[in-house]
Amino acid sequence: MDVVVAPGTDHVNLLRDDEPMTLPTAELPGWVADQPADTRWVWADSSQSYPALLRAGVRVDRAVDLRLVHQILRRAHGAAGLPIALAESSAWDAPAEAPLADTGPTLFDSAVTGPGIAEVLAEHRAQQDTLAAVTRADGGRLRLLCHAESIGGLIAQELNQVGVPFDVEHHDRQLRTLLGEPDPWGGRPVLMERLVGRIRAALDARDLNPDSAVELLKALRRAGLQVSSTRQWELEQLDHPVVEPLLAYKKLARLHSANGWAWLASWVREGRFRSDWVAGGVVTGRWASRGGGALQLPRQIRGAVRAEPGWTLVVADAAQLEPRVLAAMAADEQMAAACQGADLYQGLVDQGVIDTREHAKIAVLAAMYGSTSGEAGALLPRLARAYPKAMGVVEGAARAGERGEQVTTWLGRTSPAPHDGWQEAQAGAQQPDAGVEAERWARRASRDWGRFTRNFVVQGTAAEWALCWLGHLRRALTSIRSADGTRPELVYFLHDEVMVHAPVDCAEAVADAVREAAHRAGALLFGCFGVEFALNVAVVDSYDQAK
DNA sequence: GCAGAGGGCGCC
DNA sequence: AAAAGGCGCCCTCTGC
Repeated sequence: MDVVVAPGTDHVNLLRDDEPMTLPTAELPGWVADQPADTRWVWADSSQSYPALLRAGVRVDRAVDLRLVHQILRRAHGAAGLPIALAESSAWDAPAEAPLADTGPTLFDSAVTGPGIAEVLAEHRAQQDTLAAVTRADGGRLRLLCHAESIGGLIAQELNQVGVPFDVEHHDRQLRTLLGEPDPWGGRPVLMERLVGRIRAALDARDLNPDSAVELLKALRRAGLQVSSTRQWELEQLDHPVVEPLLAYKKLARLHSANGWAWLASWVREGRFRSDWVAGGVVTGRWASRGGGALQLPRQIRGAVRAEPGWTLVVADAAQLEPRVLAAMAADEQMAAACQGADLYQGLVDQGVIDTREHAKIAVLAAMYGSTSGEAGALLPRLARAYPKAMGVVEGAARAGERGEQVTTWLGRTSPAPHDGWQEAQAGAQQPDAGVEAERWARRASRDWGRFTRNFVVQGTAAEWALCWLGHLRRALTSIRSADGTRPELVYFLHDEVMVHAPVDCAEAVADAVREAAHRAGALLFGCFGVEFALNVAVVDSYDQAK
């Protein structure tokens, strides 16, 4: 049964069985907990309404996140002409806001002025009508996408609440070892400062600030080095005494600014690293994160992500997810055969398509990203010959993008249209009086957009697979329980990777659930067309031990 | 003093 | 301009 929820200032408006109800805000969690487990909650935005329930210890199985679904349907409508238009209300088009601060006993911040109950209901009905109509044409793919997206919206909030187990002492020791003791007056840590001294000496530049790309570039040139930037790859080419300390400094400076003591103080509390996950935050459907850099957790610091005593981490990633997804969506039997093993790239070698694993990797990435030059370009014809269907899918998406058309993922997420300036550039280049420069610029923009749409269909469909994987796993975890009654908790999600913090005696059950969920995700999306979605599953004490 | 762009680099 | 898709974050620099 649907229950529609619209938070007000100090109360919550509800519709159950079309019957209106009002509850004081503080009573909502208890009331929600009393409803049947199969209730489908309908609200504007899980990132606004769900955190307070979670703080009160209440989880829900299902909830429609109208804002997330609206974004999908609106774009699909614009591109393909969905049979029923949705309201053009700005309330549903606004990007997801930062979650509300916990203001204590009150459930919703008093400043909330979200859509009212009538507006929420109207939007929900419009979406349901739209999906009902679309389902007759697409067999339910878009409906599945919207459902998965909504579940993702719940999971994002659950991850926000739980956090990643993080060993602060371990991280602090690591920082002191690598960076040196921190400077009490806010200067550079000891070992970093020492490297700065060596850099200055090597370049004979007394006051050089190596954090300034401008200053550094000048100093390098003054020392007679032919460089156009201060990037790592370019510095590596040089033969000069400054290179070693400079590269070492850059490495440490990155660690210090991105994941140093300031980061620790801001993002790690009570032994948990908490970010703000944004489901559907990326055009392709991938998630984003806000604050703390949750999606860029460097390998260097993963040793501090550590299971608590009596617990363990089950870390799983889908091996070469995107090319496998491509094989499945293209129904390319030959490529699917290469997916049989745990290593797709080796599969290409074994089929005699490409000579080495390294070349196979370059070629496959080139096919999905659209690179054409150098080694990659030379290898592509071999792929095209071996896997014409798969290459047809990405090439088709690229050509469509070059023409300015929108493309869609397997489940129907639509790519954005190119900007007005893009269209104008293309039109301008068609004019008889168009200059060579204008033509060149337009051609370049066209190819750039083609690379985007090429990757969109693969990256976006991979995100759909991952979302289904995550949803199945979430469900499976609810029925796993330790002998002492504790439950495994999903703590991390990274595009094609998940981490579950589990009581030690549940580890095997969790690992099985992760594999089963992957299998079901593949079947849900691609039916009986068999592509193996191989997983690497590791049961470890700390994240750095995985892979 | 602040916002935005750009350099640079981390992740997939 | 590292030739290749998607991001976020920190730092510096610039312009208002």
